[in-house]
Amino acid sequence: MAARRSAATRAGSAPSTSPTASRSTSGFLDRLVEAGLAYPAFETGEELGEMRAAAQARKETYRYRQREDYDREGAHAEMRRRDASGEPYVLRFRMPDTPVHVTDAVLGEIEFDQQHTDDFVIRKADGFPTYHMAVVIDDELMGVTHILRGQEHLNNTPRHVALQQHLTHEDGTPFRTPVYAHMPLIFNPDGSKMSKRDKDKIVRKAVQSEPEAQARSLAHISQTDLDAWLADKTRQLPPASLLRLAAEFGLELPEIDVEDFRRSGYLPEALCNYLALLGWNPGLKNDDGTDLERFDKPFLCEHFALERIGKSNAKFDREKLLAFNQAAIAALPAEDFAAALHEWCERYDTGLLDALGERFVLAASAAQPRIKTLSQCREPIAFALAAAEEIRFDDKAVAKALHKGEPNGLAVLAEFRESLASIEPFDPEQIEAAVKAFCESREIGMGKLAQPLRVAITGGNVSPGLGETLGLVGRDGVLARIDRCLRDCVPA
RNA sequence: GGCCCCGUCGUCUAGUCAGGUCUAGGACACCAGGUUUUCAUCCUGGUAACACGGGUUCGAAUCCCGUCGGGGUCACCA
Repeated sequence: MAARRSAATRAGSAPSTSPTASRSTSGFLDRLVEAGLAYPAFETGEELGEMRAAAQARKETYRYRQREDYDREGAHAEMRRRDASGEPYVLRFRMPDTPVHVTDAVLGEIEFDQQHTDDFVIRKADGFPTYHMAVVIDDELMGVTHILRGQEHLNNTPRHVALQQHLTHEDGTPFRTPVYAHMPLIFNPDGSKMSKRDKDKIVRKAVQSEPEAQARSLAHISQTDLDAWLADKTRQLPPASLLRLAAEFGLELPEIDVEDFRRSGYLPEALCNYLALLGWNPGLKNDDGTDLERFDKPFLCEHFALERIGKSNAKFDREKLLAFNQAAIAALPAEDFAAALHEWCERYDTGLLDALGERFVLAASAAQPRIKTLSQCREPIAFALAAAEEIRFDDKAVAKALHKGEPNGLAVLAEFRESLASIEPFDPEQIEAAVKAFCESREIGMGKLAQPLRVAITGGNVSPGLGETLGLVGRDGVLARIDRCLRDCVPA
């Protein structure tokens, strides 16, 4: 997600993420070499390292440049010799000696002095084109018209533009330069760049800090893979392995990938809305004068425009995302919410489905207004998932709801118990009605009955609506819990 | 360090291009009240920002310069 590269194509074909132009680049390369815009270079990695170190020692920034006395004839002869013998060498692009101008839809006009970008490699010793070469050719061949990517790529753009200005097709047609739009980066709350590697980073650190553990229970990962992953911080473990390792070490991983947010119970519309607002806004007001920031995908499609993308980096605010998600959950029609929750459970918590059985829809309606993410769905109905004997009565709640006041909570409970039998059917609506009727007939406030009931059913003084609370437990369950409460919660 | 980008409440931002209507608006979070059978929701109110210094101007959050701060990037990786 941190690397938001996407591309719009003229032909409507799929954007490329891993350029596959390797086989078809040779013609482009040849024309560049013939024109002297690319040239073979024979330094070894070691030699380059030394040159770099030497520049460093002189406190200069190292840049590879074609030598003043570059012997083209000799170099080409050497190139042909190596081609014949199979010895490796690289091809470099000669950066033009005029500044490169980049027009960015977000940042505006930017001038890059060619002095600061070197003659970069476009074909590696292994014969494959580098990323820079491959994307430019790939995008051109696919008819890409817009390139939206993270600002981290801004410094690559002069290379790409320079390449576009010098590359030609077989028939001599020049390359086009697509519209570039560099988007602000997304940061973690601590200010570090939000990265797909963040999760690996956390787990790697934990594994490294506990050497004994490395040999312990990591059987699901081969030693070779583990060592490689431990040694290379750009390497990522498969998601399943990572999740398992995190669990073994008791680590909480941040949500990074879309799948992470799905697992955590965020609704697609909420994530999409929040993300769209990070670095962009429609610039419109609601009727009450507040900024318009809650919107759906059709709205986004209609109003999104490159011009209103911000330039500065943004921190990813989970609190606000949570608020958006809570609102999105609350806004769903009950049936839709139940369906969404059911789907989530099928994927991540089938145990809850089994435990709830036919009570699922009722549980969903009880949870809907009280949760911020689908993954919190067990919390508000936890009492209904426990057996009557497992309910632990909270001392404070018991004292407040059952022992204090007049009439005494226990007495009200005992009395209400007798009217349970007549509630028919035993559903939220009838339960609520019965509770109301009971209170009116005794001329007591709703709280006088509601709170003792809550304590009896859940052990505490917080629960969903009474109808839902009692309904979830069922008539027999309610009777059992009231009896247990009446027996166990008498004042000392 | 070189180069590039950025700098409005704690966070995301409106306002900046076309200087006055900005004693700087909204959202999230936070605090205080209120509604409600608890919780959640909902309603009302509140705390809180133009990084700093010069300049231009009758007037600057808005234009210019400098400083400071943050970030990105400097590979035969993508």
